Amino acid sequence: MDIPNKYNPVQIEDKWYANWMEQGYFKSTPDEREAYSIVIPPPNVTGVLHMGHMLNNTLQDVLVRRARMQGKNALWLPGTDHASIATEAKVVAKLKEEGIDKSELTRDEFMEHAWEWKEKHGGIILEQLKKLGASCDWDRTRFTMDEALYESVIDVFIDLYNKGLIYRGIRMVNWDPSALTALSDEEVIHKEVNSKLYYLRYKVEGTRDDWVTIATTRPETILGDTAVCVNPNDDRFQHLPGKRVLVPLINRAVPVIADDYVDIEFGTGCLKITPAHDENDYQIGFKHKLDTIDIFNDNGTLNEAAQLYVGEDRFAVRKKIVKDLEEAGNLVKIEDYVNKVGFSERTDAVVEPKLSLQWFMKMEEMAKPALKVVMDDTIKFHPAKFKNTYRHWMENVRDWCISRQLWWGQQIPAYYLPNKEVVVAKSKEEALELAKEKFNLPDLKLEDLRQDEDVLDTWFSSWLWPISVFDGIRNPENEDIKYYYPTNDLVTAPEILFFWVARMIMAGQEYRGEIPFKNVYLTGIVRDKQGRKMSKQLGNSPDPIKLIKIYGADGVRVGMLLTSPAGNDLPFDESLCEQGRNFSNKIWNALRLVKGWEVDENLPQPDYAKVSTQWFDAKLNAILENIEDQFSKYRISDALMAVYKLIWDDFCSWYLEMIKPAYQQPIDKLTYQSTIGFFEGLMKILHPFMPFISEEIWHILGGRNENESIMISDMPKVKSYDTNLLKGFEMEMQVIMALRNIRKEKNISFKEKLELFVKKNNEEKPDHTFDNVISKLCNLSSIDYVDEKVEGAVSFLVKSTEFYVPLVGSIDVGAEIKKLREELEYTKGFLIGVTEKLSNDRFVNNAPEAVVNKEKAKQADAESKIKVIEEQIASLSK
RNA sequence: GGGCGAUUAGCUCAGUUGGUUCAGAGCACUUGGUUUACACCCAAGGGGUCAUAGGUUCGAAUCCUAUAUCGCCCA
Repeated sequence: MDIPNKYNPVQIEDKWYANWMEQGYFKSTPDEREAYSIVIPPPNVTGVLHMGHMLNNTLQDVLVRRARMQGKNALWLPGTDHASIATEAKVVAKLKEEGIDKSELTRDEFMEHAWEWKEKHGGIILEQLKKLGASCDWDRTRFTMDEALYESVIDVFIDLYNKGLIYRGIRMVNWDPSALTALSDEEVIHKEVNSKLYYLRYKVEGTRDDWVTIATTRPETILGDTAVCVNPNDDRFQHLPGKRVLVPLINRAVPVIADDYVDIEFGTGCLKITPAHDENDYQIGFKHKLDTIDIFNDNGTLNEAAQLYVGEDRFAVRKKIVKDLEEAGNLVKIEDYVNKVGFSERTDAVVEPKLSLQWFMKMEEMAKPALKVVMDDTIKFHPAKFKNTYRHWMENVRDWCISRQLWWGQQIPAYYLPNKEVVVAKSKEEALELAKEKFNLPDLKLEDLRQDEDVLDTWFSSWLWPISVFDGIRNPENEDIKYYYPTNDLVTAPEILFFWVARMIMAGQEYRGEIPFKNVYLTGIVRDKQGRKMSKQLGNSPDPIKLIKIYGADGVRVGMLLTSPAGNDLPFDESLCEQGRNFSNKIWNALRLVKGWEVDENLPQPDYAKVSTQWFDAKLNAILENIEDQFSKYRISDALMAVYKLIWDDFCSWYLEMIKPAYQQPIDKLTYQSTIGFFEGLMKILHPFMPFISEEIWHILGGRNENESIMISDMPKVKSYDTNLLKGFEMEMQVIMALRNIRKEKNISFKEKLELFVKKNNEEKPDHTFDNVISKLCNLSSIDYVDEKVEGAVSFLVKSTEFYVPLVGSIDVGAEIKKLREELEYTKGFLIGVTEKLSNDRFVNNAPEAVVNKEKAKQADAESKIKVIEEQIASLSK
């Protein structure tokens, strides 16, 4: 056989992926079989493959390939989302390079550029997934801005608005004064910075020299103050609430209010309240019905409402105002202070909390049924611990801000009328008709309507994903949605449990009256060795494509899966992929061995081979049963580990050694066929984890042609198996290992044959089942069952059976006795423990009978073993 | 500050309803090895007071209570 002794994955992987695509194995259309579907968590269209995707998508591929081999009609539907903020940022940056400013473009012109960018650069990630072996139905690739999905989003917005679930409201957003857009919380990076705490005093109105001192890190915002607040339990300030104080420099009188939000210990115990520029202040202002004065322009300069420093930048003003306050006698002191400040992820500008009019969606009513289906396990979370987090969030759910001040996305279908009223409709024409009717404005014209400039949050597309990819919003009765929905499994990260998973459940219940998936597998975060999250900024993420080149996709898949139980972070180390590659090579070499055998059709099957095949058949089924159990619990890495050990330890290290013919000797046909059968079965079991090498080997083993594929073959099912055979061999393994140890200790070459004598005790009968196997593996010349101890031999015990190996050289009687004494000591100690337990009445009376019986058996075993050891010592000491 | 979760071998993790498949796996480590499938390998071996302190129980890694440390979410 001309099989190289190192497995080389690159060519083989490309070959098979192309073949699978050509044969259309990934495709799925509804038929009479049971459906199994997964929708991909759509990666950001600007994204490139990182280790997190590798983990996530490997898991999905394992699940979908397994389902396919189980005879289900399996669909893994791929796609990307439009990622409005990230994509718009990329397009703006690209335009800037070309000397075009976004503000010079109309919306339509900008969108043209954006689409062009998307067609050219978007979705690289999907191509990369192919290298990983992802068995997605690429013909069904979806994008959240595709016509069908776009329209679904708009339809849903209109529907929810008409149901009264969408409204406009004021809310504090993270404003990026440099990019002139609101940011989501995820796009704000909080950093510790060295700043100053300014102590400022406000004069109490109507007094000559009564002052109230507050502490602030942002003195420029005093111009927007509308109150000062103290804690009602603060003895120092009992006289203040109800009075008014004067904001320095502008002398605006504002009330002093009391609220236990104020931390008595912090600063001076007096807090200035600036509702327009701080989230907490806004809450307090809302509660106490305070005025709201917004002093900033969108670009971070001060506006007329500030009265002073109008048109100047907020940071310039901070310097100036401190000086002016000092001159006016309002500055008490300045302290150094470290606090956390939010920065824009993209522009690094200091984020400004800003009140703005946004669109919101009511969450409370929708959250209730969505919580229920998770708590009662209609939807199962793996691991289940995330149910707690989920519940906490759903019970404290806040309304969802769905508008974004961007162009790339679905433009909100809301139209404003000259009378400041708003109508929501699918088109401007429909909006006009609606407005005419609703507000009795027969003369209203199209030009009078102005559509909302903003687009919808990308999550407002993603939450419909499991439905909209099948066009189930627009055509709720179509064949695809009826067949594939609800999907089976969702594989995603816990960070987006709320942003995405919870909302998909809500959407499913609202628009299908049904959950969107049955199981949610939550992966961990891939970290580097130092435990840091892998990120582009840190540059600590290896390039997955490079890894695939080095270790093979199969190797990387194994590396990703081996140490990543659900919900646990994965500290990634390249050595994990190396382990995966080594495993590939191990399997490859097993193939070389088996294919290297010459088969002699006339040779009868030797006894050792017969029992070996019986044993492995039992083992294979026992492990297969275990693997199915692991899968049923979504313990994918445990399932893989079981396969890994089945192949490496049981098949390669034990079975192949057991049946291997002597050097340059042929093998009998029966054993060969069984072995090929086992090997093929193993490749099928392995296939979901390592699709490429399993396909290649399966083809070589069976001499199959390119029109066949393991990926559409049947997954082996568990058959009944002989547990006694497995138990028996467990014992024999100990005998084999003991014999290997003797060779090692006594420096006896493997080529030298040994004799073995076995003395059964306690009237046990000899079991010859594995005699021939032991003889072969340990190179024994004979195995004899005897009734008497054997003189001049090394001995060992397995349970209470004695084994003797006569040696030509002299036996070190002293060392033998020492070894036996140690074992005797240990066994006696063990016996004492068991006996004490059994003489404790409370144990005997309270413990279940089975437990007591076990202890009794232990006692009997130990006693007989002690007897055997004592006899051996006695006979050696003669 | 509020909530949730964790802490088991050098590392990453299993350990179900408390009871010999209860202290386990893989990797790493140590020792030995050209046993012609594989050194990307083979064989053997060492290694843990189950975070700490109490408690419940005949019996605790497992249940309870504190403490410590870490992580995540929310403010």
